Amino acid sequence: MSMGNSKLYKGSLNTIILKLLDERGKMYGYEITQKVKELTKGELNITEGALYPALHKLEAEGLLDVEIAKVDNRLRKYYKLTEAGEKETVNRLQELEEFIRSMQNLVNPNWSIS
Amino acid sequence: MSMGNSKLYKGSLNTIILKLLDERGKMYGYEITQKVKELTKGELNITEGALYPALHKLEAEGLLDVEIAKVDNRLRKYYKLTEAGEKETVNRLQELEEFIRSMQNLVNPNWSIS
DNA sequence: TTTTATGTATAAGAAAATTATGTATATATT
DNA sequence: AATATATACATAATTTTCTTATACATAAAA
Repeated sequence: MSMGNSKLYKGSLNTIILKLLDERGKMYGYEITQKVKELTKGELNITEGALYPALHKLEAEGLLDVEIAKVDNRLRKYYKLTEAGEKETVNRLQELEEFIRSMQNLVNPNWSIS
Repeated sequence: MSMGNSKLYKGSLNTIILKLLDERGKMYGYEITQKVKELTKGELNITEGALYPALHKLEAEGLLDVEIAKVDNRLRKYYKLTEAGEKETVNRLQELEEFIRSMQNLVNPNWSIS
């Protein structure tokens, strides 16, 4: 299965991360897992084994910047979008939205989006 | 990343196949690829390398039955849902719909579904 | 005092796709 | 007539992305 140019339906985690960072400025890993759980009412649980490698990869690709902080003696790594990251977020979000619409059309053509 | 009980967002191909067969009674592999392409306006292209193994697996799981036909001297394998397949389709579709709603909430909370 | 929550990280394995082939016939194009 | 494209199925090799398990460490709650 493929979507236009991308392995999107698989890599939606990356897009979710980018979208949240775009919305909220900066977040740390654990915060992202909790926010996603909250926004999806527990439906979607990001595992650490998926999250941290994804963050590291996005950073290596130059889409994220890191900033280390110490809060209550515990380590936090705040991530935020770079300029390249902001541009890429627009593209990936668009692709993800198209994917979602396609899935809707397949699964339930009666749904309408407004 | 996980969704409730399932590896769904990954396995959406299986659900798409089940849904189409549920709707249309019986279909053969190539027909499925073309139908999905049509329904998604070219957005979603199922590759043979993904499709045929998926069909074989669904058959092995007892969710599909096969019927071989020869049309214009060319082979066709028509697949249709078994009884177990029909039951399973209901569950998987429900899970996929929930997944789509969650993704919508994440990506675009302003969308409403009716 | 032990469990739960917070916080990051990585290695091993599984799942599901892509890409690249292979076989074969029918139809359309040059 | 020759070649390319569409139809039709299939599988092996590889890649991507996830889950599961483990590891370390501090704070708060039971």
